[in-house]
Amino acid sequence: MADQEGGRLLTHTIKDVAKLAGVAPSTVSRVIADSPKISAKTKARVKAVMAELGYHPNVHARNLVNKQTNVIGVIMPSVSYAPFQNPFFPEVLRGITAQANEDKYGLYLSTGQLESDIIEEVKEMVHSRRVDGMILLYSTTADPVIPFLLEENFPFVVIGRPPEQLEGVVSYVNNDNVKAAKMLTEYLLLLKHQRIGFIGGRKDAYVTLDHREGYCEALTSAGLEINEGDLVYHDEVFEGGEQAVIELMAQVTPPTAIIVADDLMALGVLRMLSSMGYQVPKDISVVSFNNVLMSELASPPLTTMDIQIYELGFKSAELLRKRIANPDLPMQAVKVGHRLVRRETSQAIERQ
Amino acid sequence: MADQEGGRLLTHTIKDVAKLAGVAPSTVSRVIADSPKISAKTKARVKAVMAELGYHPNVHARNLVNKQTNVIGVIMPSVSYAPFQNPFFPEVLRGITAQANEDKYGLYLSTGQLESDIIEEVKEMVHSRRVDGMILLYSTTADPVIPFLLEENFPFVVIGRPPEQLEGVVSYVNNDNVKAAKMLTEYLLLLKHQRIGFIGGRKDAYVTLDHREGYCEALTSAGLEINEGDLVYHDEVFEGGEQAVIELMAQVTPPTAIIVADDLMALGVLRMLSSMGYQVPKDISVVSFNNVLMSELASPPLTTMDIQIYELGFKSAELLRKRIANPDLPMQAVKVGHRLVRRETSQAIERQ
DNA sequence: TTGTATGCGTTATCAG
DNA sequence: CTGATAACGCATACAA
Repeated sequence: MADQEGGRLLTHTIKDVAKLAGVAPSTVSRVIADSPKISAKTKARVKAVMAELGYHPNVHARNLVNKQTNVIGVIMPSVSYAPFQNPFFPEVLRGITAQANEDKYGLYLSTGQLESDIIEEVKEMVHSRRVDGMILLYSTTADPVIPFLLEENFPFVVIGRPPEQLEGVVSYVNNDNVKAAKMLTEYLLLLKHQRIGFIGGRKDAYVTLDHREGYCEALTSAGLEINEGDLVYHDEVFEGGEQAVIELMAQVTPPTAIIVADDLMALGVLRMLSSMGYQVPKDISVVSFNNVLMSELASPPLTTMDIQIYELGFKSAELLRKRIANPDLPMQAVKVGHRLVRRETSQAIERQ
Repeated sequence: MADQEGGRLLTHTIKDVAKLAGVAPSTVSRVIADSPKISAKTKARVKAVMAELGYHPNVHARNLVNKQTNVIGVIMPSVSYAPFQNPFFPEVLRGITAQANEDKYGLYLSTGQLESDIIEEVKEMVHSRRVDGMILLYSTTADPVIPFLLEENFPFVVIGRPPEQLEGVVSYVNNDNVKAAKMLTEYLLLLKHQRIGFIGGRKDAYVTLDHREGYCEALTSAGLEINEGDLVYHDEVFEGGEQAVIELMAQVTPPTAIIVADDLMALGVLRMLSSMGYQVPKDISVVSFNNVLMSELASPPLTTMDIQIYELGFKSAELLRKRIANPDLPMQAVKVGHRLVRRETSQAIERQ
């Protein structure tokens, strides 16, 4: 009955409890599962012993026989996305955490630094049955993860959207990024801006493609033509914004407004513009996406498109839970709304 | 040999591999462990079969017999700390992730929202042997988690510092927050500031207590007396900064400089000051701690104390790994350096 | 160098 | 209502 060895506490097993309570191990197991076929009396006795021993079931033994873990995997994008610099990720994690906690689900975080690490990690998670399902925190065009998970018929949800050819097969939670970008563009158009710059993120991210599409739609509908020089793309979150400004403003007639993929990037834009002597919003308007806390704290505070990041996380966990419970459920797509948060970086054009 | 059932892929076991390779299961197991007593020939053959089948060992079976998981638990502070709003946490997670990835360790994230949830979650993690060790991302005075882990003799590392009475028993990674705060105060003193406000975070957090101590030390050494009205504390990250300014500046003779617990809070301070018509740094200097990315993007960019958050995370994971490998190791404390990053929110006092 | 047998802590099936 | 007992998938001591 030694329960310490080398100072290391040995956990009790179901057998210890059984012995002490004078019942069979299977009975203890039933008590844990709160089986209705156990008399209240034995239940009470066993529970008392469990408490006395500080007994907790070993998760690995349990997972082994149950073939499920009650853990969901969260796949972060590779570091090249700067996932830990951009407040998007903490916020989406917050939503996932909240829902997971409600469902008594645990969270297993991917640690892969490179793109190549990530697919390997995902494979390991799936094959070794480490998690019951996953949430992908990104969506890009050439990503190998989605096809793999599909082939394995493993429950997963992507935040963002899957490639067109997989539309209707992959469950996801997303904003209508096309519409959001269109709205943002139209807003600037209504402020009489005619030349609008567009700073996108990674070219292989679907958000970027969708933003671009919305931007173009709005311009076309307004009878304006798209000036290729007005569209630039940058990977790096903050520095990218700074670089982009140079490219945009170096044109013979520079834009009077800029749409930026991300709030953080917009801060870079603001800073570079200010260093060039431009005043925002007097000389040039700047609007962006995401509405993270920081956008309110910027100076001037950013006009930005709120995309309900927390909801994105919360709903994805919710959707995943459903799919784990019923893996043969048809694909589902959840839309999360957006809304323009007007602050102080946008204004109507003044000069004629 | 059906490997699909209800559309759900069944993972292969060590036996499948054994059969297909024409060896015993134990041999396969040895190949996985890369045992030296297996001939290169069989090793190759078995490995080929593993690859062909896409075999990965079932982690639960393995954890069950090995009594270890290769997973470390990361305990976030309760939401009242706004862990997901403050860039400190993503950054420390980045460090942990990098080191964990190197060591082939997985990360299990706590999801508890309330303080009371958290201790329960920790107990479950320990008793059910879900993780091999943990990292606590916070340290407060009345926290029940540390005593519990100590009693269980469970490997853990805290980022921050343990209570005094547990000093020498608990391993931790921390900055010298007293010194850092003292240095920051002395810097302002050298800039001829005589009245320095202090905005601390949660009163039960050791960082706050240490900051306060350093602040007082510096003032006392300079022969100045401590004006209780100059010290205020706030929990909420951003709004707290705004509130604090009111309290500080409402004094008959307000301070000419302010030390703020956190960059994010400092943004709130800047904003409130600006709305009151104060110019930073001309009218009042503002300095803070952490040097998160955002502090550079603020306007004006913040003078702040860099505390190497990434290192804090990285080293804690490193230390934990050691302690897991050798649980009887005497307690260790790792210090991480700090350095003042001078930007544009601090300047010498002008008027006499 | 490889195979056989047993146990890790649970759950579930079958008797009783 | 409760008790044996056989899996779950792997690792290891012991044989060969």
